[in-house]
Formats: sequence, structure tokens, C-alpha cells
Amino acid sequence: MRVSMADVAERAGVSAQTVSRVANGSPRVDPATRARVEKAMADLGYRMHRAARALRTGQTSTIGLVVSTLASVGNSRMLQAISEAAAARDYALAVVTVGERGIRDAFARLRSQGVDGAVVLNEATELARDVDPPADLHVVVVDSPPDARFSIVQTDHAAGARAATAHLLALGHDTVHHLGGPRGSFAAAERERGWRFALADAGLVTPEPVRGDWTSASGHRAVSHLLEATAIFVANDQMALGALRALADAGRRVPEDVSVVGFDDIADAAEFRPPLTTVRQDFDALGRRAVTALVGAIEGGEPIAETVPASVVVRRSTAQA
Amino acid sequence: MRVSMADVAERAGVSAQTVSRVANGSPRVDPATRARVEKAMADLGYRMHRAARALRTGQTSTIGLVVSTLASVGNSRMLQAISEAAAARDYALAVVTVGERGIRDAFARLRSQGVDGAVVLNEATELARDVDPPADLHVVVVDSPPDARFSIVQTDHAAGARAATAHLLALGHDTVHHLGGPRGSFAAAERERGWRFALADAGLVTPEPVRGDWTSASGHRAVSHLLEATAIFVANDQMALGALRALADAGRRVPEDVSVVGFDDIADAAEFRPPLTTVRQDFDALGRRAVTALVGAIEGGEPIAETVPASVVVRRSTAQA
DNA sequence: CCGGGCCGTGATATCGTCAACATCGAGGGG
DNA sequence: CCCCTCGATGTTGACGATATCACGGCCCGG
Repeated sequence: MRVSMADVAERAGVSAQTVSRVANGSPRVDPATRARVEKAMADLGYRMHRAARALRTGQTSTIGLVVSTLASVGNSRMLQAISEAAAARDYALAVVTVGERGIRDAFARLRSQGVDGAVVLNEATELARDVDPPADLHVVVVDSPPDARFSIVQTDHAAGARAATAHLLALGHDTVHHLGGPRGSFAAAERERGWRFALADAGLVTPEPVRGDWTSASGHRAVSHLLEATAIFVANDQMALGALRALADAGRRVPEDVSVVGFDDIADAAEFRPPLTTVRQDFDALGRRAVTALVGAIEGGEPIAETVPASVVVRRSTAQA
Repeated sequence: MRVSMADVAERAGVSAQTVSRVANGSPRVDPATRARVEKAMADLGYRMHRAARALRTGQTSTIGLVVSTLASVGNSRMLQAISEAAAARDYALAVVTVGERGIRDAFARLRSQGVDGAVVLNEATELARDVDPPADLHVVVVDSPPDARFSIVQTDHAAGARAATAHLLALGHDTVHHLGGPRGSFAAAERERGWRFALADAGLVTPEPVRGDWTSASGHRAVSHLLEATAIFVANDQMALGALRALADAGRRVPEDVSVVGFDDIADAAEFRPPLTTVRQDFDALGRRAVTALVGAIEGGEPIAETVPASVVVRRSTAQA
């Protein structure tokens, strides 16, 4: 039924070990033998049995993805990018969601699946604080405070936020208010930091930020505290969507009365009313680099930290004060 | 280093086979022995080596997910639901995206990973037409025309679309135009069918539908052909977002001049301007049922077909004609 | 002309688990 | 009181791949 190396070996008139060497691209094989084996593999439709190899080598050629939620567009896009990058390197991708049992349990599940390493897409800074990633598991965390135990790949949230705020100030606004993400989120903290930085640069006092939970509904609610603002930097596009509606309901015109900037540049942002000026994150690059870093670590490299730039995309939600 | 059944067996003073029996819930184990083994497992932090089990049994306890894109909110939410349902049944989840190499290649990759079955989330009806799912792989397809080779789980798109259209007609509109999804999509075809059905019910001629590709940008573009309409049923919420902006730009007020209904009820739909009346799909139920059907098939059941209802959620984008 | 090293290849043992069969003891019926 | 049955447990081998060592032949330097 299933074709094993022994079957291929028999047909090619060699030993199973030689088939193994061909399958793994060992240089110590005579070209003629290699050709014969490759033909036999093709004839029989041989495919490696990953479980057998995993048992013997202890390596599964599988990377895990720990993700807290896929409700955010960013995580979904990263998942897709990671999946493609992993496939390109012939790694399988196992996805686990962080459920009620917490991130420890998620790691335990990945461990029992025998993944060689894991990418963590987790909103909370929980990992760095509470969880010792298993020492024998290579980990890459996306958007995390510095930590020597694992590699880090992140968007330059602070620089993006700073540029967004500077853009608003350059339009002549007296100050810029902030509708931030939830406490405990690294990305939210960084974006807030960038905003504060830009205001400090301009010698302005920072108004008290208002916080949401990344959802459009929370963005809507938060606006009740921001009705005096003429410029708002919102920490993500979905909250900006809710904010735009709330502002419209309150009779504030965007961009005539208030300018709004978001963060992420999700695909729909260009179709908001008005089309949203926002900060673009390169989710694809982030995902690809996470996989590169992880595979590097698995194959013996050192943990690294990488930052991907973010840039302001100007649309029609911002105007002169 | 790694804890095997033999280690647990030694500590509990039994044979490895007995540990195996405990781990697999065999009834032929003395309760006292079972307790001793369980304690030993806990003490040592034993976790099964899935690769070894897979090698022996030929089953990986892994299900695959074939997904064309995660750009659509629906697919992302289903992925999350599927991941949780799989974890609850102690199945691992391997995700592959359908890349440039097509769905055949995606199946080949899953096959080499040795998954026991796969859930297919594929926009196109390609699968049914072109691809013979490997006979030894159990498959559940979400939103597919009937096919005896695999199980099918689907939203009742037609009924949802019909209800949405009926809702608009009940408001006194003379007819309802349709901004549909792309050709080749089963869901799009079903939604269009439901819309036609409702118009036929009312004895109306069906206007020519306009098509987009599910993106908000395509929804925006399509509206140029719909400026005369007073009621539009849009095949998904993201296209509705683009349509709302295009209508506003054209000076058409929603809902005073035009009523708009979407499909999906994505989280942001309630924050569109105006909040969108739409048809709610229960993505979580869909994902859970897909896993249930797949596990059933793996464990020896017959292919099934299930339909999940969809219901109209009335918000503020629809009004009396 | 001989010894050592290298190249291509083969033989063997092993990873952790579980199916199949073997064993052992207790209890019940005749 | 013996034998049979059955329940609980142990023993053995195999799944498919590969690490490791072993082997025979060739080339080269001395």
C-alpha cells in the first residue's frame, strides 16, 4: 500500500540507506545511482513518511504558531504570510489558539506535537512576564519587549506613530489626541510612546489618552471623550472605523472639523468614509521574517531582533486645521 | 531528556504496555494500577510522542486545513473555530494555503504531512470540478455543491439571501438590485439564487446583477452601475462598505434614498455608516460542524451534508421606500 | 609495492508506541 | 477438587527512517 524506502531500494537495486541518502541530498552518492533511485522514487510515487523521520531524528520539520485571536485582520494576514513562508522551506505549520487554558497550555500542546519551534502572535506581554518558553523549543515572538530568551520580530510601532502624529501637527493642529489600544499590549504601548514622543518634540503637553480594545465598537464608545479634539491618532484602523461613525453622529465632519489617523492599513481602510489616512504595517514582511528567524534558530543560529518599518499613507481623513 | 512510556512504566512498576493502555483509556486496567500510572505520568510530566504513535498506527491525529485566502473575515473566523474544535478533540491542526501551485499541490503537502483528513475552505468550485481528493484522505468541504466524495458543511446562503431580499421588498421597494460575488464562487451563486427566488416570489423581473470580487474596492466600483437603484442586496459586508462610500460620494443617502443589505455580519458591520443591515452567518457553528463531520468520517462514519441557517440582522441601512 | 585515506555503499540498531499473542492467577461450575 | 474462563498484565516485534559503523575498492605518496 504505502511506499517505503525499502520498496524504492528494491526497485533501484540498492539499500534503503542509499535511498535515504538520495532523499536527503547527501553528496556521497554516485550520480548514476542517484538517478536510478530518483527514477524508482518517481515510478513508485514515493513520499517520505514524516512521522518515521521525526521519530528517528527528533525533528518534525514543523513549526507551530501560537495565536491569541484571529479576529484582528493583522493576525490573519500574518498567519497567511507565515504559512506560505513555512511551505517554501518545506516546513509544516501547526496552529494552536490560546484558549481559556492560557498560553502555557498552548505551548504544551505544541510540545506534544513535537514542533521544532514556534512563532507567537500574542497580544499580551504575558509571555515575557509569566511564561518560560520551554528551553528546548525555539521561539520567535512578534511584537514583544526585548528578551534574550527568544527572537523578536516587530513593526516599528513607535516610529510609525510618531510619523502619524507629526503628520497631524504639520497640518497645523494645536495638539493631537490619542485613542489607544488596551493596557498590556506591547504594540499599543509602543504606539502611545511614539505619539508622546512627537508631541514632546513639538513642545506640547500630552492630553490624557483614551483606550479601547481594538474593536470598532470600542472605538465608537471612546469618542465621547474626544469631542473637543481637532486631531486624533487612533491606534488601529478598526477603532478608527467606529470613531469615524461616532464623530459623524456627533456632527463633527472629518476632515473639516477633525482629522483622524489610524494604524495598520487594513484593506478596507481605503473604503472608510472618508478614506482613512493610516500607518501601513508590512504584515507579509513581518511573517516572512518571523519564519526566517525561527528556521535560523532551529538550524543553530542565535536569537535575533528585527524591526520592520511602518509608513504613513495619506488619504482623505486628514486636513489642515 | 524526553520522557517515554518506558520511563513512566519503570516508575509505576508496570510494563510499558500497561502505560499505553492507560494513556489510551483501555478498560482492561485495574483502577489501582491506573491511578499509579497516572501519578507517574504526572510526576514525570509525560506527554505522548505523536510521531511514534503515528508511525505505529498510521494515524496522525492531525487534521489539515486547506484555505485559499485569509483575507476574508469569514475564513479567519472559521479557522479559529476549527482550531478550537480540533484541539478539544485532541487533534492537531495543520494549515496549508493554496498558493500558486494550486489545490493539488496543497493536498500533496497535506498528504506528506500524513494528516488523517482535511477541511477545505476554498472559494472556488475548482475542487469539485478538477481535483480528485485523494481517496484515502477524508475531506469536508465548506460551501460546496453536493458531491458524494466528501462531506459538506454550508451556510444556507440561498435562504439568507432570500430573506434579505424579502426584507427589502417588504419595505416597499419596487425591486432589489444585486451586487454579487465573483463567478465560480459557490457561495456567490447561492446568494444570487436566493435573491432571484425572492424576486420571482414577488412576481418581479430580475435586474441584471453586477459583480465584484468580495473586496470593498470592488464594491465601490460596482456602484457606478447601480445609481438608479433604491434597494441593493450586496453579497458580502466588505463590498457593502465600498458601496456605502460610493453611494455617499454620488450624493445618494442611505437609507433615505437607497437601502443596502450585506451578508456575513462581520464584527465591523455595526460600525459602518450607517450600521449595516446584513445576513448573519454563524461561522463558529460552521467550523465546529466541519470538524465534527471530519472526525466522524475519520472514525468510520459516512459522508454527510449539513446546512447552517443564516438570519437577517436589521440595522440602519434599510428603510421604507 | 605497500599502507593509509577516501569514496560509495551496505548492515545494524534504534527512536516511542501499540497490536498480537503469551502468561498468570483467581474464581466458578461440575 | 480439577479444569476452564476471564481479567489483568507482560513480552515481542514491527512501523519507516536514519546515525553509526563497517566494508571493499581505488588512488596516492613514500
